[in-house]
Amino acid sequence: MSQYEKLIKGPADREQEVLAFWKENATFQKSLDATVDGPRYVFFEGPPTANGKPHFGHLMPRVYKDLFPRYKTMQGFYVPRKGGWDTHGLPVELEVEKAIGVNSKTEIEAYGVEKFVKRCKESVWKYKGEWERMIDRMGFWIDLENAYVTYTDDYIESVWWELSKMYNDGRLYKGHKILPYCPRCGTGLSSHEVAQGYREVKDPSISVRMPIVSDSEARYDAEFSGKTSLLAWTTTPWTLPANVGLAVAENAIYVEVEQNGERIVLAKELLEHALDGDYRVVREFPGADLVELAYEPPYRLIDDARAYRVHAASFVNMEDGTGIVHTAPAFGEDDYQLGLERDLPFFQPVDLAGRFTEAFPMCEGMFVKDADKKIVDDLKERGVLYRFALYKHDYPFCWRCDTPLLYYALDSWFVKTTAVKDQMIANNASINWYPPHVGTGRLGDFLANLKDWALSRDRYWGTPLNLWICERCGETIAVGSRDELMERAIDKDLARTVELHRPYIDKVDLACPKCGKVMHRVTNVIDAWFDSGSMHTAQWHYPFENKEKFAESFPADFICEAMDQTRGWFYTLLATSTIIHGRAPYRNCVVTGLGLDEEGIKMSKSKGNVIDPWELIDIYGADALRWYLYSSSAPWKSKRLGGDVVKDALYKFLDTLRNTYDFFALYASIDDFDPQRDKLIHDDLTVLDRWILSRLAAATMEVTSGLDAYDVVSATAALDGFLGDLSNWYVRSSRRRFWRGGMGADKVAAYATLYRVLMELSKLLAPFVPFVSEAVYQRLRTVDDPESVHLCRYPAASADDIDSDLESQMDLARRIVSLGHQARNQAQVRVRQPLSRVIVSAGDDAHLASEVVALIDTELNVEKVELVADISKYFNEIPTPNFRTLGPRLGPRVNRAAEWIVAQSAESIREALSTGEVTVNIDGDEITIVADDVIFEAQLPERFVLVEEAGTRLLLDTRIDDRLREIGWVREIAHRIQVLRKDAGFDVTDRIVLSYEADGATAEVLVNNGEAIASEVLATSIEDKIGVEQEIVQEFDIEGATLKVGLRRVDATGG
RNA sequence: GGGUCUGUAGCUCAGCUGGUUAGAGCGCUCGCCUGAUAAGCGGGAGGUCCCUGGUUCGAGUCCAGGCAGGCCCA
Repeated sequence: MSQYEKLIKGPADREQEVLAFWKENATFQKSLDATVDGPRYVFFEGPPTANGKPHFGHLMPRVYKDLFPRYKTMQGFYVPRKGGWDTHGLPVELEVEKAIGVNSKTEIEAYGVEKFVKRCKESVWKYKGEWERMIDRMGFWIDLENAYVTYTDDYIESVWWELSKMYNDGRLYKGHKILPYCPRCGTGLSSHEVAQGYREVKDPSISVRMPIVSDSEARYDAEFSGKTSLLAWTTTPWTLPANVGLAVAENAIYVEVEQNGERIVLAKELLEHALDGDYRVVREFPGADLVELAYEPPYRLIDDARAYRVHAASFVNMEDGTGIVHTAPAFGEDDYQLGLERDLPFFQPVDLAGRFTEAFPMCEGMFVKDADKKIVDDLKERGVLYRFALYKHDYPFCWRCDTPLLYYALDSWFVKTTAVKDQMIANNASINWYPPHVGTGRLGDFLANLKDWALSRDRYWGTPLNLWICERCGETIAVGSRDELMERAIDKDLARTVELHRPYIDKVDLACPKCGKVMHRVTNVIDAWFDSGSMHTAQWHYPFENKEKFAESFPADFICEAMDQTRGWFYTLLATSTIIHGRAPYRNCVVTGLGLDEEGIKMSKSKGNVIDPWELIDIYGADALRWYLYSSSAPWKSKRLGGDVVKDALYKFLDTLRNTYDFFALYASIDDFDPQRDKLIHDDLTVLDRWILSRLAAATMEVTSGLDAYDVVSATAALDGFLGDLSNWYVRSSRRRFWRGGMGADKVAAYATLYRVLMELSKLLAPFVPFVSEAVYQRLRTVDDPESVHLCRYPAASADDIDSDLESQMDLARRIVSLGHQARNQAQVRVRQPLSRVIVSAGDDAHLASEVVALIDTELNVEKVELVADISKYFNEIPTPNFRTLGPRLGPRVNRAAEWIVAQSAESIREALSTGEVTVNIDGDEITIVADDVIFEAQLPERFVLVEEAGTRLLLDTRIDDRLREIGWVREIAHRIQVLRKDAGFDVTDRIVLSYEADGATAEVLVNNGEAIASEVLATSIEDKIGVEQEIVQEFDIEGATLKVGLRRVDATGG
């Protein structure tokens, strides 16, 4: 009786059982072993950092990272999934700084770099256990035992190989640029790092008077009768002490205005924008006239003839400010360039920690951003400040420590990505992006405006930059392997064993091949993005090992990460691969969107609305969470996360699956169905069987074509629709077949069909919801089937397996049933009451096989379904004017039009309107009538109901004669007895003795239909008297007649 | 300011190359069924398809310009 075990209702418990099964049977490994000779499908793992807990942001790409490899594996592809861990970089150092309570590089040095680096190495595994637990529980299959780790010497060696290749090709160079710089971390950031940290802030926007002190050399001769000032503008007051010049647009018109007794010079275009209150324009002149004019800066901190003069510059725009731009070459790319061009003094009053030096005594030791207020107050006090405002703009902050970045002139090593710009653009075009606009838009724009990659970092925990420079002759060597290191090192033993990290590697000196002197390594480490961006090569320790593995595994067929990786991993992979291998490192890239909370607000730590994934997994299960993410919308759309949406996925989809399976399990166990004996025989199949098998084939095609196009939503929609058809129509309409006694051919056909459908469905679902599909499969499979659903071949189907004529017949049948129910509702005739006939018209091509008609009969409980070409002959239609449309258009003439309409026959007016409209001449008046102006009122015969939908019209005859009434009563009585059986707690298979006492009409029905009722309620005999030995007795009122019924079970042993 | 995506029912979303009366699920509501029962089914209400123009016989769909929101970037 319990051959087919029902599914465990709690999803969490059910999934634990499956996890244990996978573990015990090493199912993941078997899935790899089984496909090892198959074609490759290459997946690259974007490595997470385990020094933070896994959260929803990590889950969203990971569900797709699991889906496609599972799918491809089931299609026979070999899909090894090498895990990876990103381990270097600033975030790690910051964690350690926090842990040991230090806050600057000096403090780290004091603490000891070696100790510090050791702590970093430990720290990167802090949440490894959490990650593994999450990955395991979600059913993500990935090989973490052989994961690549970016800090290992092997990994570093591969990265060195790449870097030395770049250096030797002239693609690694030392530059001096203004870089976004984090004063707290003490290192410059590259553009994709800066991209991580933009935030909207309010900063001061000030304009400042810079009085003209002399007109020497400039064409402009200021009148010194009053005070005349240049009005300069800046949004960074703290850079004012470093001011060494002003910039104007040569060709723009500037004006001198008088206001409140003072004279102010600024761009004409910006007058209204920049000045408060009334003013009078004194004169106009071109910007060129101002060039070389000397002025008094807010802080005269240096003594240099080149300082404090006006210059022409192309970057001055007229969109904001005053047209006179404050220039400080130490802070800002434009300023720096102008400084170079005009030989301006380079004045840097700020140290590397972002604090003012003694060069600006007023704020010495103060962090520059904090000094803004003090400087503004000072300017105000001295009357230098013209206007102060706060304005909102996006400003970059350090992506990890959240310190505002400063633009700062720094030395740095760069990767010359601009040299391969065109190639990168071409390689990018070879990638299929999902969605496409990430490739063409977001990444495409970035590539179009490509800057060289600022690679070096003045930090400790990272891949050391493998450049050694001779202390005497400046010869530079990029060491490309440990062998080369040993060969060139002065201390070869040290070079053989040294860990390739700071501070150890810093002790390795080389002998200069040119002059024989000592070469020291530069002190930098590299941007950790270069590490993860090199995984295509370094994960294999290529080219030192695994040459075949690399060849087989490059490029990737598929990668998937969140949108924020566009200028992160997606870019760095592309950049390194283009330079090293000349081609794109991945073919298909699925991009996922943001995780929002239940209110649709972006999840972030600072807002405190981060949802703990475990809360949802523990309650609803991994399948529900996965299904929600797959089915709710395209991967790249942001997703609201919370209990309700996941619960929906569970109830809507997974519970339907469970119920459908449990239905099968209930009856298959009763009948001892054996799939190996009770095979599917095509000739025995009913129309329903053939229909659901056709639907299965169609769904299979939709799912595979969806997944092949990386269109997950279409695939889930197809599965959802199919499961609905299975449960709501196939199972429901087939129930009677399962209730019959014995195991006739039809019953076997029903079991065999449902069995096959459930088996195939479990396979179709396996990549999406691996747990429940495994649970269903395990309960269904025979000893001859693979031991796990994940070791099965993914179903395939072709158009030949689809019977589209049958499917459209069934569509029509379901529409008729739906309309029939609607008609019954209107007429208030319940389904248990049989009706004589229903008449349907549904277009010229509509046809229904008799078997399909029989389904409608049963479902609608009507005796005859008539499909007719023209339904209107069953009733009269009367054309009626639609005053709502006619009235406003015709006004008083409406009545004449109405008279005309009413006078027409339905046929003639239909005919006249068939072309769209008709113009009629009524008493000399031309009136146009359109279809909307006429409503056809059906004149239905008594007790007929007409309903229609989408071209299908249905007429239900609700007349009930004595014969129909009697059949209705039989069903009613049988129904009451069934309920009674249930109330009495009888088992569905129990046989009973039925006793009754009735009068009048009910008695007659029982006498005439005793056998029919008996067989329906499993009664072996009927007694027209209720004895004492009843297990349950009840009296009913059926349409005014009384019926008393008693039931008792036939003793199972006694027969 | 630039790029990009989104805007369709109370909510979450479908609507393919423009084509009858704009759909689904959930929710709401009314009802059915009672041998899937801590299940199943149906009916109904609910929409200026963000706005304004344009192209077209016909626009949710195409074009232009706005508006609002998200993300990315300056």
